[in-house]
Amino acid sequence: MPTIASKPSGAKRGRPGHDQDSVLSIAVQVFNKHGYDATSMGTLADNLGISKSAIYHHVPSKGDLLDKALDEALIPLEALGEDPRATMGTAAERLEFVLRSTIRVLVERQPYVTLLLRLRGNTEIERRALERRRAVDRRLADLVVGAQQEGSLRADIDPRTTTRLMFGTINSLVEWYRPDGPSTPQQVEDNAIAMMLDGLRA
Amino acid sequence: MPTIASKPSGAKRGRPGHDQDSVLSIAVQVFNKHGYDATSMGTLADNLGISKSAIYHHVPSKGDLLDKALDEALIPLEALGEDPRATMGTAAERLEFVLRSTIRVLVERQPYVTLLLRLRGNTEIERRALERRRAVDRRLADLVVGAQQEGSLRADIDPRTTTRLMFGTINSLVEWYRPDGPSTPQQVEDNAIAMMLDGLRA
DNA sequence: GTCTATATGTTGATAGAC
DNA sequence: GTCTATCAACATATAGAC
Repeated sequence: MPTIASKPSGAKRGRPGHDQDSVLSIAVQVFNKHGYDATSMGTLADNLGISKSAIYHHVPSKGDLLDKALDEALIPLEALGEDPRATMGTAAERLEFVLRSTIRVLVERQPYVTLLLRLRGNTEIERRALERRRAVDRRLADLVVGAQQEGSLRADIDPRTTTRLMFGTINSLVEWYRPDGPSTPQQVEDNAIAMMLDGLRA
Repeated sequence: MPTIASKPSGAKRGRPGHDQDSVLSIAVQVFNKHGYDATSMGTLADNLGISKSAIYHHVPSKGDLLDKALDEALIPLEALGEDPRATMGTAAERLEFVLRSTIRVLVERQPYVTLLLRLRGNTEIERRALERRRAVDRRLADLVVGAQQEGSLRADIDPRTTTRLMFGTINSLVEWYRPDGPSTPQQVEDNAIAMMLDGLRA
């Protein structure tokens, strides 16, 4: 099995020479490749190029690694609610702003958000993260309802379904968007918004 | 932890009295709740109301259980390609037919398709299933390209992105649609198609 | 069709040397 | 910052009785 090659950010001399950030960033890649539960500290060690026990010099536990990774996704998502543009103007304007900035966070922090979106809530750490995610989701759901009541969004689809469809479309970005692919983040953002609001029909 | 209560289809007398189908159907629910890798034969046994070893009376291995479950999703998906309506008429007509019938399969066989869509390709069984899934996906991707060349779909979004956005929207249904919820399958199908083709804007 | 007991490997994590 | 050696817990799966 090929491992994830990547020089640690602060590489010095000897061999790997990892620090906490390089461990975290590689760990998240490996978690996403095989799934968090299917990734053992052994395979993670192989991908880091160090031994299992050396990981514990940088991080106290596998769960803590997950916890730190999820923060990398949740903190920027939670910050979107603080932006004044999310609370001013018509519901339609606020909604489009939040949709676009959510997409931008998903794309910029893709590996971390991927991990978040695949959680099943098996441990206390996962359940805490899922609760924070639900809080973020609720804000967006309220904006959709607002835009629909305001008359900016079609009313022949019920608000819950509208919200779910938008979430589904946006969240699926993490499953296929690659920063090194042919599309720029701006193009993906525009294309997703274009389909959701105006449709694909010519 | 609450277990998944469900009487086996052919319940007779004593206690559980499972057959292969009831084991499979409950197993898939548990797999989806905790993730396949995170589900041990022990937790599965608890949910079935029998002991670990009793499972092996019905099924030769955990991997075989997964294999049978994935067939339940893949066979109907593969069958869509055989339908004459998928190969006749304009590309736009064929595309809408395949989109709608794909949605219907996702909704009807939701637990099995959910399992399929979450695979990471960790074992040979998973990789074989993913290859079959990719073959199904390629057919739909070709239809999108056809419809775009034909002029039925807008040309300002590149075909790969168009395809991905549609897959993302459709596939996300398994994450939130519940047959016992407020929406009928027909409504979900119509709403998803409405957003993708005509957009949510009023 | 189910059970108890058990074989055999893998897991996350620790101890202590270099 | 890394290693080897080790551990208890838990994994999948089997043997054989009822």
